[in-house]
Amino acid sequence: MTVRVRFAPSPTGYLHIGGARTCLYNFLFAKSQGGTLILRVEDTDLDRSSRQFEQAQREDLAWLGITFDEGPEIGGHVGPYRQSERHKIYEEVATQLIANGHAFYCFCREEVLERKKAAALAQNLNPAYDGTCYGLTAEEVQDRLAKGEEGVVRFKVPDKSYILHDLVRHEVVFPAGMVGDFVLLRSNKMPTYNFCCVVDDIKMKITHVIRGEDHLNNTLRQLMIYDALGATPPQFAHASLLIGKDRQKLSKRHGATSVAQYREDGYLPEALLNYLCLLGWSHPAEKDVFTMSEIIPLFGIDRFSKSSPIYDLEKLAYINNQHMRLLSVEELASRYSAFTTTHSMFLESPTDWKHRFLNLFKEKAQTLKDFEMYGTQLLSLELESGEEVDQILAMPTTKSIAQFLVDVLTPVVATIPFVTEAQVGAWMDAMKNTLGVKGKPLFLGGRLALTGQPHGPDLKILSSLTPSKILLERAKKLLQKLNS
RNA sequence: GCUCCCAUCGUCUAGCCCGGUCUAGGACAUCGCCUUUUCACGGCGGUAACAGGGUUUCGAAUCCCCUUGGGAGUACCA
Repeated sequence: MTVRVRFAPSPTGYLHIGGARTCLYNFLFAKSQGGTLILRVEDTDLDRSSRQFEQAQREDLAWLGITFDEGPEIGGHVGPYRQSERHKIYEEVATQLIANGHAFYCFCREEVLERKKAAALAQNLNPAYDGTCYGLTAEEVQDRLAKGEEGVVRFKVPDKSYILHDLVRHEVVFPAGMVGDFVLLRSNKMPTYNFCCVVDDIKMKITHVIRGEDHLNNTLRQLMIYDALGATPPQFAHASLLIGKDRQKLSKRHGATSVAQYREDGYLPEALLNYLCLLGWSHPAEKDVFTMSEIIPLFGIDRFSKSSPIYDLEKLAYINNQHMRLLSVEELASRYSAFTTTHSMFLESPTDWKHRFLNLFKEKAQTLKDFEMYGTQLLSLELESGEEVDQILAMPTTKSIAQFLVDVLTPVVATIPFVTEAQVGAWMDAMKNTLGVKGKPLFLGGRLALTGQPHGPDLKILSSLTPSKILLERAKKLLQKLNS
């Protein structure tokens, strides 16, 4: 039997980091088994769902590099893949369930139900539907419906216990009496989650359901429906849930939770995937930087962890940096070009400059956005302040270094937009010889004069990437400061 | 309240199923040293955990029970 799994998001918001992780696990499982991955849009909540969100989520998924074999816009032989377009199917199944006594029409008013529930809770009893509408005949139902009365279809919960054989949790026993008769079809004829989920998983021939632990309890209801329908349930795997630093459900309070935000912040999709994958699954060789294609043959549900990881992205920056280094400089240049809109110097520079710039900073940059910061620094005329700068300022040789650099740069800026590494090297040598400066005072003074900063990457390369005009300005500025 | 799930360094985790090889391993973060005429990268090293109690056993991080703590569900949301 070929594996068929699905990712079933609700288009009620942007793609959430938790959803992306669930989707990734389904993707990896499908790929590792040579199976099929289906995208199913769960848009039965008409008020909260929108096509805009559906579209946005699909774009985020595409950015991540997760591809589907079947879905809306892709097609497939068990469609349609939007639940709102499948309501006929659900109605048919509901009718069938009513016919064989597994479901019934209910006309109880919401406020009456609320009151009964509150009363049960007050007595520490489990609130369950009390069976008021059990006795309604088919004629009575037709009659009330014809008169325009609003009714729902409820599932008649059997009084027995169920056992779930979960791939992650192993044997989970749900005792009888855990839930009351729940709604299958709302008064607007739209199905509820547990109902359409089961119907679709059967009709779409899903073999494995990999989802968050928040659905563990729902599985009981779903098991009951499979039972009533005489269908064999798929294999279930309930992965741990991502939680925030305060151990609460992940929300906006914990920082960026949408995939789109990470894209904007300059994270690489492969790094995000890598990090997300590690939150709840472990590499058999304990490797922690890897690509998805590399782990597909190793992926398995048996390495899922049961406990909920705290989503705290300490490690994401590290992984992102590692993935940026893994990229060829050509590839990095193309990614960064697509990313930045503000770093015009980069976009307008020749390829050679781009590559040298990226190579110089990629060891340190944690996100693509960091390159923008380095780009800004490259053109900054500001002289940094601080203790270390003061120390360099206090060196008696710094002034002559600044003077030397001003003298040597002034005649060339008009004709040479960028100096070479060799030129900078030659000037340093010249200063050593003519000024008699050497060692730390020379290098520190030179760095401050040329970059305005006490620290930074290789001075010669850095200088060769900086417009010579800027270099001169900085040297002049330092000289002025020392003269005043 | 009731039901279900979970519990190893600050964080992600390995080990747990098939008790001894665990004075509990790795990674991130952190600290120190080396390297680098700066910073970073890199290398080396350090600090740091089996929630508590009890059972079984010659022996428990590993099996069982209880307690505690956390999470989820208890909707005409998904």
